[in-house]
Amino acid sequence: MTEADGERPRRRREATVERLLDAALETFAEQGFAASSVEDVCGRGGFTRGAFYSSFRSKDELFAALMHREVERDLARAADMLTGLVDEPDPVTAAVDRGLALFRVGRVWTLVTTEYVLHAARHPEAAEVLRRYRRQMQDSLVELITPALAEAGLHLRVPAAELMQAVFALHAGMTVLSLTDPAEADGLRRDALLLLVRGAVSTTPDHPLTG
Amino acid sequence: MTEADGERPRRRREATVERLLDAALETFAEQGFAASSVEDVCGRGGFTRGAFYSSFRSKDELFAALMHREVERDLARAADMLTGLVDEPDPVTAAVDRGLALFRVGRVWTLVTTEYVLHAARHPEAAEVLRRYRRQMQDSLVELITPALAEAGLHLRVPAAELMQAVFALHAGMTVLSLTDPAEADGLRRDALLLLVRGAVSTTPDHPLTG
DNA sequence: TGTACATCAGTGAACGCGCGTTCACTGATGTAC
DNA sequence: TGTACATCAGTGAACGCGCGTTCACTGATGTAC
Repeated sequence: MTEADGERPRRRREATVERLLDAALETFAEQGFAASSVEDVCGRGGFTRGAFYSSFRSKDELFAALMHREVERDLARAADMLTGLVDEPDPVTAAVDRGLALFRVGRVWTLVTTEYVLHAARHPEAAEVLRRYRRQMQDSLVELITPALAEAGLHLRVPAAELMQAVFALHAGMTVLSLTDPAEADGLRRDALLLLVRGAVSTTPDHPLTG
Repeated sequence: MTEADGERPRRRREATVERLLDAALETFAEQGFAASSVEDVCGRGGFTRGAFYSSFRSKDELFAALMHREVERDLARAADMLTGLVDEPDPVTAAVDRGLALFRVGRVWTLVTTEYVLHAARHPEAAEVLRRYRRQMQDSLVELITPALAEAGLHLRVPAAELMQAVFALHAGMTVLSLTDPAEADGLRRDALLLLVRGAVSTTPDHPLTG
């Protein structure tokens, strides 16, 4: 046992995996998971199929690895967003806007997650990744809005966790909507979330929550 | 030109098409569109592949025909639901409950529509079916809630159409959620919709809207 | 009612293609002395 | 610094399979007289 203790330098491996995951993300978004061949992904990444099978056991495993990476990134972003809620004239609206910024709304990500939801509906082990993602995002949202409400002297008619489940669901619905009707989804996003939050606070303050 | 004017009796054709569509619905739900072979669908319906190709030009056309049939059925149900809103002690809650009953929440339908959304995201001509469905369902919801609000002496902060877009999106989100976390989705469905509607009405009446 | 013919729904074998996966290999990178 | 060897990342040909689609056909149903 020398210094690195069995951990021989993996050199390019990690970079290759990253490039393959990047390529998979774009390819799956463009063509869908089932319609994307392993060769499509490898070609986009600049590899042959052999390279792929020396890093992944199967196409399914690639999808799992991709989602794992993206979900971790998103959760890290969510954790960052919680720091330092400055005093705002309207802390609730400010919290909602920060919550909005938390959600990824790009078409690529929307397509790939939606596909993964369908995949997870048929592969129970995959569903766990999504449940973890949701739970943690919802927790972040709770931590975002709770102090904002306190500061504004408001309280909720329902547990904050339940409201944030609803917020998450509403956002998910608008995301799916955006795939076939982006104009309607864009016009709705902020106002709909504000309506929902407003419906949950027990005293309506005087400042307008909607534009 | 005899009496039927070129319209020779189509006899079993229609019945065959119906059976193939029934089989497609179940097969697509179980395995997904891409993973369902034409033979899987035909086998379930009790036909060979040749029968399929004498009624449909391609697998894509089958999907389109299936969605067309299902959407028409759903819209007809929605139209039926509008008749006779009896006087209720709480007309708003009653309207929300009728709206809830309007939505199909079964797993089979959820899987197939979600798949079709992804399909439509990549095949623009397919997206039109979904937009029409949404528009008409939303219109039905507007017609459902507008008299209920009037009767209760309430009015909305936002156009009813916008609120119903949000209701539809929220429902869609909970539907997608139900694929990987049915328990959470079931617990949320009614309460979340009521929160959203409550957030949109400008005067909060005395009777409780949530259980 | 009976016969001859036309139409139609559905059969099932065949085609060609592209896919996921495997594997024997090569050239580059790192290690030992 | 130089040589001999080991390890590793990535190559690319090959395999076998299942798919979507086509097509020549058959048997059942309907029509004409």
